[in-house]
Amino acid sequence: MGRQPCCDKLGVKRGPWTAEEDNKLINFILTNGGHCCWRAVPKLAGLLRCGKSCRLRWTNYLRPDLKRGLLSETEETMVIDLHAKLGNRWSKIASKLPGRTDNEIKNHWNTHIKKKLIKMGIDPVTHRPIGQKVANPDVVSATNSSSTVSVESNLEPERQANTGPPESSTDARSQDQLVDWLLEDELPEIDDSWQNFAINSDDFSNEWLLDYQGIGILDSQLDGCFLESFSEA
DNA sequence: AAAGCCTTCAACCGCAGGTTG
DNA sequence: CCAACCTGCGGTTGAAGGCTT
Repeated sequence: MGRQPCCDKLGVKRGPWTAEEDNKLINFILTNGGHCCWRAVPKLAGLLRCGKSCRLRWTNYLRPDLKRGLLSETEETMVIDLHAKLGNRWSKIASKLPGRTDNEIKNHWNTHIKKKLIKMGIDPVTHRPIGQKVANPDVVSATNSSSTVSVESNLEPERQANTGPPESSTDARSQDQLVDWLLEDELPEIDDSWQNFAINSDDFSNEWLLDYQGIGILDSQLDGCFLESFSEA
């Protein structure tokens, strides 16, 4: 593709992860109660990968607190609403959807939601009816949630009529304050059972979690390490 | 049946921002 | 204060599987 590899080119494996590599990474993180620094992980775990690749694999796929499968209708609606307010700040959006990663949401947005909105005659960038001009497109996402065509606009009339964002300003700090203000806002609960989710060996009913057993991870390890590492989150 | 096109999503990249010495 | 290092983020790519012709 013409791009330079991010890490030491020689001896670093790229591409899809094998079950064996997953196993090594999981085992390392389990036995160490988390990761120390990602750059050291591949070496210590015996992986021929760069730290970045390990971090990505862990956060986007192997983390035990991940929800798998397609986004529910409710989650989708939340994503649309949050996107109208935050724009492409996928990590911020993901932080409001427990068990979902920014990558997952970004992919879902690009492959499903975008098309859905276009079909509905809504511009996925401005969240306005397609063709409608925007005075200042740069600030649309973060500032005009009350005038965007929110798919769930009927869910939040009170919120929109609320006290309003902090003093508007163009500097970065104020933008961050705005984002914080938006994120502080109460959002509809998605799924009570998930909200109350706690890592516990009894909860390992999902197929992918069962796979851990298939690659040699013991329940006792899960109990000890995951509880310690993730319940505190 | 098979070739070509389309869709999906895991994984990669470069950059920005935060942390540390 | 500054440079080096590390992590997280968002955009992009490409392999694989599904679909259409």
